[in-house]
Order: sequence, then C-alpha cells, then structure tokens
Amino acid sequence: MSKSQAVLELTPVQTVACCSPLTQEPLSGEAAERIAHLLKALADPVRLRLMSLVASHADGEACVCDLNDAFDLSQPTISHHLKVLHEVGLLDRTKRGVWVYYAVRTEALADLGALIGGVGR
Amino acid sequence: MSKSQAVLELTPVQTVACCSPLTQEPLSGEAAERIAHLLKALADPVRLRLMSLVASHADGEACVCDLNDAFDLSQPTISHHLKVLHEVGLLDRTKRGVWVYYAVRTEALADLGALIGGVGR
DNA sequence: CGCACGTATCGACGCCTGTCAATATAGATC
DNA sequence: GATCTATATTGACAGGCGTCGATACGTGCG
Repeated sequence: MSKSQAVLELTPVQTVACCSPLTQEPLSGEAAERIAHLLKALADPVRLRLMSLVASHADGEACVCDLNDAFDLSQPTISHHLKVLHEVGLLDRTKRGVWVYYAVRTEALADLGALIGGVGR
Repeated sequence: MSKSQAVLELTPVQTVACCSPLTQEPLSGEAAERIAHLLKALADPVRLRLMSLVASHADGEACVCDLNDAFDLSQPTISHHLKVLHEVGLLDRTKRGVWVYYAVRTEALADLGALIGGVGR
C-alpha cells in the first residue's frame, strides 16, 4: 500500500523501451501485457489526434484550452484522454498559472515505433 | 451489398502506409480513425504474443495448431485473434491441406512503426 | 473575501470486445 | 460415403472503455 518506492517509478513507456522488436523473439506474457497497455493508450482516434495536435503545435506544447476547441467533445472527456496519455508517459504535463500545457515525449513515441517496426536502435 | 469492387480492396494497413508520421501535422479525423483501428488490432496481449510467435517461428510462418498450444485459451478464441490480425493486414493466411499457416507482413509492421516513431522513410 | 475561469474528478450509462461452449465447414483417410 | 481432425463461425455473457452532466479544486482578480 505504501507509495514509498518513488525512486524506482518508471512510466509504462520506460519499462518497455528496453525490449527487442516484436519480431525478434517470442514475447513473454508479462511483456505483452505492458506493451498492450501502452498501445491501448494510443489506439483511440481522439488520443491520436491529441498527440498529433500537441506535437505539431508551436513550441511543441499545447494548452488544454486550445485542444478542447479542436473537438466536439466535452471538456471532461478531453481531460480524461490527456490523463491516459500522460499516465503511460506519452505526454508531459506542465502547469503554468491557471493553464496546463501538454508536450509530446518524442523519445517515448520513437521507442514505441521502433518496438513495433522492428528497426534496430 | 455487392462485393464487386475487389480491384480497389486495400487492407487497413495499406490505407495508412502513406501517411506522414503522427507528429508531423495534425491528423484528420478520418486518418485518426483508420490508424486507431489498426493499433487496436495490435493492442492486445494475446495478439502481440501471436505476432511475435509467428514472426520468430522457423520459415516466418506458423500453423494454428502450434499457436493454440502456446496459450491457455480455447481454440475459437485464438482463431478470433488471428482473424482480427489478418483482417487489418498484419498477418498473411495460407491454407495447405487441413492446416492453416499465418505469416507476419513485415513491411506492414514496419510502416506502422514508422508512422508512430516518426522516423522518415 | 468572493467571484470567475481553467482544469480535474466522480458517477452513471451504453457500447465494444475478449472469452467460452456449441456447432459448422472442409480436407484427409479408410 | 463415413468418419476423424483442423479451423472457423455463432451466440451469449461479463468486464472494459468512451462519453456525458454535475461537481470539486485551484488560481488570479476585483
């Protein structure tokens, strides 16, 4: 129950970044669970558009208020999707005053891409 | 209702292989739907293990009977997962006699990886 | 202090999906 | 043709997930 192991905290992406490409050797059940969890976070049209919106925004970060306007969805829904992406380590979160800015963790995306695509590192 | 447009049939991977990386420009809603559909196919622990099992099998293809044994799941369930992977174009299907062999479409996986990882082509 | 505004959390609802048992289909063998 | 084996399909059920409205939290401002 204690959350005292903060020293070893890794985001889901980080626990996966080390793995060899999908096609190199049979995946352990545990590794498969971790990767699937990560992919599920990305496997939603709204979240994909959020990632690409944030990434292609000036300065590589975007305020939630900007993102809300890009969709016909309620604000809590967008907030929910951003939380999912942040929790797996695909988005960074920064609060400045009342506004919250999200930025894409480019190296996390790259690791995931390499894992799937099977390109060496 | 007619299935007479076979000439233009593309697997989901093929309709997506052309796109620029996620981070390059904002995704259209339609493109996001297509990519999400693809990623959903891959975002399951059983299907990930199936892909890696098939890929690392001798000759790059595996018989369904081999795959069944690798899981504690019913045969219809494995068959279902293989169908999902085949339908989006990630697995090739070949029938030889009574046996069915699946093979990984490596270039499809590579395209998807590049799309996510953002590496140029 | 009190209010307005940006963002997050909560609870509920409906749909999608992974799983199974039962059954169907198709090829091989006798 | 009858039967056996490998794979696919069907229908049903439970749990997961995307969405919303309502509400809470927190920060800046008058």
